[in-house]
Amino acid sequence: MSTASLAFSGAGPIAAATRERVLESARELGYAGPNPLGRQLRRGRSGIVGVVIGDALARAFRDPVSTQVLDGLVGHLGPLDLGVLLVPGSAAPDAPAVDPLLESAAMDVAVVMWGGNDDDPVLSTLQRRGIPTVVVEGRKLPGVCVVGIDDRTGMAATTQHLLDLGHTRIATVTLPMDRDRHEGPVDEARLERPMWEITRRRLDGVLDTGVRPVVVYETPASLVEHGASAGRALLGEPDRPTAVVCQSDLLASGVVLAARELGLRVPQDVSVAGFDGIELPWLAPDELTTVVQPLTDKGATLGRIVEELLAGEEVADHEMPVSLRVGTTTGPPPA
Amino acid sequence: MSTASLAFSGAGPIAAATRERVLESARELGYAGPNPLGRQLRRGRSGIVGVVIGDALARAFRDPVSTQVLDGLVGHLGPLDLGVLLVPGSAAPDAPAVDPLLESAAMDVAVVMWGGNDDDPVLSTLQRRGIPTVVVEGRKLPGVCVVGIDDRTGMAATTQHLLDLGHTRIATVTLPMDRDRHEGPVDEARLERPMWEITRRRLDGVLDTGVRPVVVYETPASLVEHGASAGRALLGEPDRPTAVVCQSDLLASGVVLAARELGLRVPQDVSVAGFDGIELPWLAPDELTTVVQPLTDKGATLGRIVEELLAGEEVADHEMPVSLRVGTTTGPPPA
DNA sequence: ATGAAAGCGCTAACAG
DNA sequence: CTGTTAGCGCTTTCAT
Repeated sequence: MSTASLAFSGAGPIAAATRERVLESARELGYAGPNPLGRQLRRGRSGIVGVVIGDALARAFRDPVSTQVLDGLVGHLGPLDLGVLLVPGSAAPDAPAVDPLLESAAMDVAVVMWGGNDDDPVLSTLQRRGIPTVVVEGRKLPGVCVVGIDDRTGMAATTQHLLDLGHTRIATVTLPMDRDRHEGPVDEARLERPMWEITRRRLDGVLDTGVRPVVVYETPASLVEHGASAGRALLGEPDRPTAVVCQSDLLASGVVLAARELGLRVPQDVSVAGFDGIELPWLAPDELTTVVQPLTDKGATLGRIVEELLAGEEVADHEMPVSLRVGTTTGPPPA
Repeated sequence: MSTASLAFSGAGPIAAATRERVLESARELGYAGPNPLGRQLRRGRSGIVGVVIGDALARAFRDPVSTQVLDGLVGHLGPLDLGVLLVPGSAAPDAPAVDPLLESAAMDVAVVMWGGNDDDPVLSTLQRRGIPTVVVEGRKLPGVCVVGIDDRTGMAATTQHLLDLGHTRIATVTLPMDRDRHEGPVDEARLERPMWEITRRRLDGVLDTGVRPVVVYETPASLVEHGASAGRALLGEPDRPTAVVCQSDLLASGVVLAARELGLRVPQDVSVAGFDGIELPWLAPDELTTVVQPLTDKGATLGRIVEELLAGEEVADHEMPVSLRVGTTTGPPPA
């Protein structure tokens, strides 16, 4: 029995002839190799990394920012023979607090994307189950490792770039602030209340430069069409802003499209900047001014951290660098 | 011991008081509920559905066609407490035949997307392991269930629509034909050789109408930028086609962008049609003429089939209907 | 180099 | 209604 095991795993001392004989009879008996379930129980390891997508899957999948990170992660995990299990995060506001999979599925480590807000039930569930967790782009909480980027500095750099060009009427289009996912201009009171970490940080980046946006426009998701709505709302008025800073590239590209639709030239009539540095082939020949973040690297870094957590090592938080990339969508304000 | 199990599962006869007592002591002992590994071995079920993405994950993720189906599937599987494990399909031409995960990961059922070509090592591996399999958009092979759409009729409908408008110089832009992923015009000889099922069927749909395309242009992947390259190549010449039928919406939207770039009006100077029926906010205000396929439904249907396979039932193949949706990108040829 | 045996944690069957 | 027990399939000692 142990011999058979060795024959398949290849590890351990075994005569080549015996090995061949075992594999031969296995083939005859229609035995397809060791049952992973038995192996997992014995080893106490499932070989599975749960990836909690902190948004409706459909939305997350439509966003290259998520999928590129996921791709980098899967690429790093594959060779380690670790699989990625997709776990939906909290979806609708009235849905049960956490997906049943999160309660019951086998996973050695969890990666929580877009998560880690204050009282996140996802994190408390994982903590209760004793599953080591790494959070992407979330708030720093005790007991979990966080991988993020320097949102705030990046956003400040873009805003400063616009200030340097001479803009004074600057609007900003934000990611969702909480699970209510309101759409439209936001008032002062709302800005004081808690909001999702990533949205807060990128907003703070703008404020850090001293700019007070003429409008802060919240969107329900990082999607082109929501950017387009925001653009129509912001740029349809005669006292429109001369520059729009967006918290994501998808939103920014929507704003550019809305501007074109309204007959405004970018950047002569209005400047638009984004955040993320994804490819936007449909804006061609324009290239969006944006803050580039290392998305695939982020996935690989996550992979490395997962590896360390699995080895039982202590892991450090990571803040990855970003850089301003000036494209063709920003320029001096109209005279 | 069994009592504890019952307390957690909730199934079976147990006094509410006992139950409470068990849960209470569990909390004190820091026991976080049954270990899924033990449960899985005992039940002989992992609760995991392997989804093999028959393309580099990065590419598949950038394609709404894959992600919408995946989303529909995850949505259906979630309530059944089944998780989706991402398994990369064969990636680079020189990579090992199949991903190690496919060999060794626990999964009760496999869903193979874009797979099922003649000698697919993915399918033979699954068959050897005895894992029930459903294939999406692949060739009908013995022992596996296939879910697909009526590509051929759909493509014929689009082509006929162009013929009815009076077009005679029609080009077609195709999906990849094999894993070589060539880019450029294809010669007659190539068309005779075997090619990926989906590409073949959509090509046959065009030919069914009697049209002989002036150019058949192969792309390496269904992405906007490849459509744009194709568009530049096809429309840059003075004897350009008056209509371009594309095998996907992403490709078609690239062609539209290329046309605009070249100063051609769509549809006055050139008509463009796609396939899939995804949202293309960046083409606004244009709406692509396309063949709509029920993507989310396809995911749900897959979910239902997975359920049936799990129950050990015989399952039938499914061919889902498609419908032509005429948008603003097709019109009569220029005089 | 090979074979025997224990036990990972669970649940279903059965005895009390 | 509650407690005991066997065994899912594997791998890893430990003898041989």
